[in-house]
Amino acid sequence: MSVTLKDVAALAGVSRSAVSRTFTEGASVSAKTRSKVEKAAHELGYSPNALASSLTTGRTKLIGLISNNFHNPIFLEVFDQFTRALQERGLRPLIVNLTDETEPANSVRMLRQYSVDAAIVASSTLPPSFAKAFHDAGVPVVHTFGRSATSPEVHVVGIDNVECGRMAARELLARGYKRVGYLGGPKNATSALDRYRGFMEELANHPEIDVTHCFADAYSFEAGRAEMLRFLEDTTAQAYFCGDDILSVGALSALKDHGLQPGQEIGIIGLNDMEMSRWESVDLTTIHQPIKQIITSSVDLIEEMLKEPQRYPEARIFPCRVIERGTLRPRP
Amino acid sequence: MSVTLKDVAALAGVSRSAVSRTFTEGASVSAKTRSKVEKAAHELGYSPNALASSLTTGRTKLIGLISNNFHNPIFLEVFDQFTRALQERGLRPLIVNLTDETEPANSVRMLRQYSVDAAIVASSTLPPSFAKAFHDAGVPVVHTFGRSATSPEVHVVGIDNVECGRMAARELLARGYKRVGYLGGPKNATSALDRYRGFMEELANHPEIDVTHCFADAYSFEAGRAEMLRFLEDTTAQAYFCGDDILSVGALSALKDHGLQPGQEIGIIGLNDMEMSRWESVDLTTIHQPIKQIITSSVDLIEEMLKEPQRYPEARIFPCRVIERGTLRPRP
DNA sequence: GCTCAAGTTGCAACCGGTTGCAACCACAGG
DNA sequence: CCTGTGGTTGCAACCGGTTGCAACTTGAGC
Repeated sequence: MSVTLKDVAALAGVSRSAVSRTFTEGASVSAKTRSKVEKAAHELGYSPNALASSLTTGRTKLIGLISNNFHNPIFLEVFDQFTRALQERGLRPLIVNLTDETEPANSVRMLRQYSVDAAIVASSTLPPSFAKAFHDAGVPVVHTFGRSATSPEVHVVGIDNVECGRMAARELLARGYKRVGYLGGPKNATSALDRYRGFMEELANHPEIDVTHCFADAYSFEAGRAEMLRFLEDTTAQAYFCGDDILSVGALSALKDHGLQPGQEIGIIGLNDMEMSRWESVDLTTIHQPIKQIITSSVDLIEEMLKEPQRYPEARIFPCRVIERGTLRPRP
Repeated sequence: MSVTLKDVAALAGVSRSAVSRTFTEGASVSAKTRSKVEKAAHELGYSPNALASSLTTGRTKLIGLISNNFHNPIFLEVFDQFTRALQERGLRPLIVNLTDETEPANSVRMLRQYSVDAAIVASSTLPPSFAKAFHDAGVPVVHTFGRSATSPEVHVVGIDNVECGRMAARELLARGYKRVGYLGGPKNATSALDRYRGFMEELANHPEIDVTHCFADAYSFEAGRAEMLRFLEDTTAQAYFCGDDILSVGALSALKDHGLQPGQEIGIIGLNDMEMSRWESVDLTTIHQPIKQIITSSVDLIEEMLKEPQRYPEARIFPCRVIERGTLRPRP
């Protein structure tokens, strides 16, 4: 059926080892043999079987990419960046969709069956135990968008969510809002909790400010909309920090229902700066999370771990900044 | 490092074959041996190496999932559905992001290196030659969202795009629009061409109707917006069929810029019925494409091809229907 | 022409499994 | 007690590669 080492060796009139060596970096082959082999390989349309070689080398170049977030548009950007960054380095993403899975053991077993070289947990709504399960099973792992404080044993790449909460609070204060609210993601997401903490900490210095908060069921449009509708029934905040752009977009939709003009009557600041936030019809003031840098750095880290498996764990934290658009009133 | 057959065999006091057989469906092992092996395997935390076994069985359960569409939110739904459908059947998606790739040969080679059991080309903007390249290389392939007419040798799952174009035209006619336009996807997408053809064919029966058209650069918000802005400069159509919801959303944004009220002053009908189209702030009248059925069927077909590789190619076409929302004026 | 080091090559064992085959076993039927 | 049968088991070869090792080739230096 498919062309193997043996076929090429036969055609080129050399041993199987010689063929193998011409296809492995830095092996000792003479120019003459190499060219004979390359000619034969080309003639037969041979390409080495990566899986078979993984048996002896222990390297598959397969990277498990684990996520559960398929309802937040930012994740289309995340998948795009991850798949491209991995491909550029000759690595292959093996996707695991954890939407209806809560047990780390299953994913770990599955990815070990396929001998992935490493795993990337790309979600802030998966508990630290997920990344830790891979680490404990001896699989190099990076938790992208994770929280470093509670995962000292694994590599974490992302942002300082507490600081982002503070940043949002400062931004609302600077614009003179007196009654503010936090509309966060699900309570099981470390990002939602940390952003909440930062927001509250900063406002604790300003006891004159009135604060409310809530946590949505998910990082999704519907959840953001539902919570904002609830707020609008009895709360009188003038501005909200929504813990994610997709929640913000849901919230904006709720405001529209109530005939409220974002920016003018009610302020909204999001977090992520997803593509959609730039759309004129959304025009969301938001905190930019440097997705591209985070992902490139995650993949760099993966590569380095492959070279040095016992690498001491680190957290790579990237700064965020406010992007001014139309959903907050201007600074005085 | 990791636990192998041999370790389990040694602990259980049986041969390696016995261990292998307890883990393969339908092999002949006595209840006694099986329980001994299972006990030992559990004790050591053994799980078989899928890649090693693929060497002899020729099955990896790896499925190449190839796409280039990472700027259309519908693809988040597509990836979600695909990854789940594959997982449910014990198959593993190996993603290939073709955003900056135009040469099929590379992807084919790559996926053959990983011995994928089959490939799914999930895009209407990739040329038929992509799917064909896999077919020619002996890799079972399904072109989801493909066009059956120009790909008789590969399996295609999707919708009848020509009929959708007609459907859109009929819908605009039924609502009494006299000047209409088609705002399609990129010209290299079979879907964009076929929808165009159907739209025009239907309108050819109504010479009194004034028709314009254009093709956007991509299936993206920006492209849809840009084309609609261009239309608004000199065209006076009353309603547009946008060949995709994301183009529609871009177009809606352009209308808003010009102070035009969709539904009232200018009609828009999309195609896909993505999640966002249901949002109150979008509220897009659109043609529903049954994504879930298409994907489930694609994966079913993949499974059947694995059983019967020489299966005669077929096209599975699912009917679409108009979803009435707020961007077309009501039927009289 | 001889020596020797460096570079090249093939053999054979191995990676972690699967599987055809023949030997073996227990047991039912005569 | 013998025979035949069907189920179970282990051996050994194989899947498509890699790699340590020893043997070989080559060519420079004297």
